[in-house]
Amino acid sequence: MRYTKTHKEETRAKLLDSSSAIAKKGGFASTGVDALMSAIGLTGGAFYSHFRSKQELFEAIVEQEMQKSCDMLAGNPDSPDNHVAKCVRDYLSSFHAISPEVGCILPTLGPEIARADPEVRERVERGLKQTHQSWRERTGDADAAWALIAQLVGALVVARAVESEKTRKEILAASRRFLSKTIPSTAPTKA
Amino acid sequence: MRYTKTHKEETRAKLLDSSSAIAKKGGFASTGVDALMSAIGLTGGAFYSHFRSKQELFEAIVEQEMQKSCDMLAGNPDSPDNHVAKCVRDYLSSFHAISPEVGCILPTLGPEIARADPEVRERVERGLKQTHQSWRERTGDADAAWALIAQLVGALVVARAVESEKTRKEILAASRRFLSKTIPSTAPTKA
DNA sequence: GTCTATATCTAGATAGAC
DNA sequence: GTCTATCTAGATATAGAC
Repeated sequence: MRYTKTHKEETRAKLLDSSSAIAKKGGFASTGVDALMSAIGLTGGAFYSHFRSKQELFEAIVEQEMQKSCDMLAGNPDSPDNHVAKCVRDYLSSFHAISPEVGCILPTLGPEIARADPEVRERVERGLKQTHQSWRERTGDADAAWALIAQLVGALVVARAVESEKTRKEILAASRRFLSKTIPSTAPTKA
Repeated sequence: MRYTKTHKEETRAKLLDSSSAIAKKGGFASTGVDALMSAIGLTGGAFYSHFRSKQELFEAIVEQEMQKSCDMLAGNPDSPDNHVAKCVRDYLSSFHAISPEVGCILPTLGPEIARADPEVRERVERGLKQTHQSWRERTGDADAAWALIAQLVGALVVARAVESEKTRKEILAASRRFLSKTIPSTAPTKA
């Protein structure tokens, strides 16, 4: 064979990672297949050896991103007590705000997900429920757990929609302080 | 003249309103000029008698939407004490969640605004600061005012990204209860 | 599996008739 | 101001050579 056994899955993985980043930065609908492929050094025609359509790639991106983000946010039973606080600090950081390509999928592709097929939204719902369940236990408050998720996503959407760095930082900082005050388990610790 | 004096501005206003709704529902980049024009009974070519480019229409949409939403949310000195509470109730309603075409621009076009020109984001920043200033005075807490804005936008983005109506309502209700508890001036009143 | 070439369609924008 | 026709560019997707 002209290609090794693992070549296809390696290429697919590279395409998935690269496309996720590009879509989170510039939007999914507004980026063409040619651009996604040339980003990994291939031409447009080869795309269809990996995905039957661009839509199928979108589903794969959402699947992978939700998997990654929600596993990270939900943590596991061994995660320390300040797990939620660390998530909040990282999520509401200036770095996250100016680096959509390596960040959470919801603040950048949320609206495109809202317009997507039910299966896509079901995958998102599952991931959100996983995170909610974990944070509900860690914060001891089911309402606060949902509000915390909304706060993180909303603060990022708003922070990215303003022009000045000053205002952006102000929004993120205000959001962090508000959460520290209202949901004790989100407050920074020394560790 | 073949057209009345006010014809042009009436057409422009109709185009702006119609396009706002279509863009908030289906995204701006993913909707063509022809579709926007045929929605008001005209053909694509006539578009350029009103805007020099599609980009210019986007700027006009953001301008109009921020004007409208922020005036409504900020209120005025005559607005009642429960003004913020009413805003929260309406914003976090199921109706708003399932009706993006008549709702706030930020949860649906926020990411497209984040990728737009600085002038667009400056307009958004001005509107957000207007609302923040008003809510800062009404809630008595500058951090809470920013967090409230983020909470509203985020709850809508998240609620729209899930598939089941049950989860959507749960997210909105949790957000409302959390705000009532943590920012007293957002709590429902009898009036 | 990837390439080039191509088919088909739609996009944003312009030109000229009415 | 609006229409039809058209230009140019880009999109998704397919076909066949290597």
